[in-house]
Formats: sequence, structure tokens, C-alpha cells
Amino acid sequence: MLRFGLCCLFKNEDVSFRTTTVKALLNLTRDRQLFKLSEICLHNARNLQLALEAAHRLGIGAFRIMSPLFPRMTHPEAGYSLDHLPDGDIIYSTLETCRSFADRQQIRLSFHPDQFVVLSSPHPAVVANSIQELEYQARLAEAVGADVINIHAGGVYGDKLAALKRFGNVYDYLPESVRSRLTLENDDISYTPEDLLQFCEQRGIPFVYDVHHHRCNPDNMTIEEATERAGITWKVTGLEQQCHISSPKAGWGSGIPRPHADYIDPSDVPDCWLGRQMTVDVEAKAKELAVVRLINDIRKLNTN
DNA sequence: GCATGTCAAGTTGTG
DNA sequence: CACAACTTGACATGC
Repeated sequence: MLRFGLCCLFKNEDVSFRTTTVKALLNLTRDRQLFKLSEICLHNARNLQLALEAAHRLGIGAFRIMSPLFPRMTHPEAGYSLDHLPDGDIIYSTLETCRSFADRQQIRLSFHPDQFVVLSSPHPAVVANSIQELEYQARLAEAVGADVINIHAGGVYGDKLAALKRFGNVYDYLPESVRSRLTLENDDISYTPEDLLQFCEQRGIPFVYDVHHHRCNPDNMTIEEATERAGITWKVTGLEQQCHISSPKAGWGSGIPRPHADYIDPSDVPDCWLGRQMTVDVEAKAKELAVVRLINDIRKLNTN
């Protein structure tokens, strides 16, 4: 059975996430910084709980948690830990509530660090910051019971194999909390499924297959082949396979197909996905409305 | 109050 | 060579 997932935000539900900037924080004394951060983190933890409850009510089976749930946590100057925050205890216990709710209702949780996490970078400082960020997300993932932290392979720097080799060297030294959750996804400019599958197979890294990126940035593999081979990389880790879907805003024919549409055209869902046991993250601007509509569209397809 | 520019971080491709 | 796109809204600032 396909399990459809929502990415980070809601359109119509009363769920919101706050953030702040380093600039704003650095104008404050440390005490006031921590007070402000405590308010924001508590708000976000409570809204994560609201998000999971809303997802459950709507029949959504997976949720991607936005990276800055605890904003600026790893920043060199403004960074902090929950232990430093006045409401740290309540924040921890709220995360625990989220964990048990997601576990009980079978809502699968994941993280997707953004483009600044680059393990293949030739610059040691970039890699060091990336590892810090991954460790932060792994702590969060542990607290709420998320089994996936999904990233892209990063830049090419003129030589894909050399870049992947650097990635591999870093990967070997990642803490277990990160490595046990880290997955790799094909992107829409540089790394195709073909580029990544062998690498993932050799290292036992689950491969997140984004079929939209594959259509934007194709290789010699068919969608069926990529889906199957990706599935095997998950099987060896014992985790449920995860894929991504989105539809192009301007259609496949005209202009750039990359920007995401509000909803998913059900015909963009590969036939070979139907009936498979896996999670499909829905990347669509109409957020939960798009997930709910797609679930209904697929149900109709199955009953016809 | 409301509009608008800004926001930690990287890399690529375009103009 | 500089800058927008990626993806995105909420925050901070200034009127």
C-alpha cells in the first residue's frame, strides 16, 4: 500500500512554525536570546504535535519536519541546546508526545536538510558545518522517532566520481545516529539515479527516488528500473522505501518543468508505484490539500 | 497597521 | 563576473 506524505507545511490547517534570524538574536543579551528562542522552540514543538494530529485526521501517513524546527541551533554565534532554554523541559516532553503519537498512529517522520548540507564539498569548513547540522537533525530525529534524514549528493566540482569519493570518506566517519538515518536522493541538475545507485548499493545507503527530478534530469534508466533498484537499497536496511513525487507547474511540454505545481496530476504517478509498499512524499504547493486530493485520485484509480 | 526587503549556510548556470 | 534559482514564509524594519 502506498503511504502518502506531507512536506513541512499546511495550507488550510491552523498549524504554523516560527523562526528568527541571527541578526535579530545578536542584538539581544544572551539571556534574552535564550528566552526568545525558548518561546519559538516551544511554539514549534507544540505545532509539530498539531501537525501530526492534523495529518492523522486527514489520513496522511507521513510527515517531513522542516529543518529549522529549532532555528539557528547550530549557528557558531547564536547556537544553543534545549538544555539552555528556560522551557527546555517542556519542549523535550512535547517532542516525546509527538514521538509516541506518531508511533501510535503510524505516521512516518523524516527530515530533509537543505542545500547547505554538502558532504562532497572540497572545503573542509563546509563539510564540518554540514556534519554539525546533520548531528542536530539526528538528535531531533531520535527525539521524535524519525527514521530518515534525506540529503542530496551536493556539488560536482567538475568530477562526479571524485565528489562521491569525498562523500564516501566523510560518510564513514559520521556518528551512528546520522548514518543509520542518512539517505541520498537524485537531484534535478547533477546526480541522476544511475550516478547514485551503485554508490548507495556499495555503502548500504537507502536511495530516495525522486521521479520528478529523474524526468527533469534523466539517464539511461527507466522509471521501473530506478524504482526497483531503489527498493532493494531500502530492503537491506529494513526500512520502508521512500520516493518523492511532484508535478511541473507549467506542464511537461512548455518552458522549465522544474517548479512545482499546486497539485499532483495523478498521471504523473508511475504505474509501477501503485500497490507498492512504500512512502511517497508529495511535493506540491497546495500542501495537505494536494496530498488529500492525490490519495482520493489514487483510490479511484484502484477501484476502477 | 501595512508593505517591503531580508534571512547562516553552497553550488550551478545564466545574463 | 555578478546574481538569481533552488523553496519559502515569516520576521524585522521603516513608513
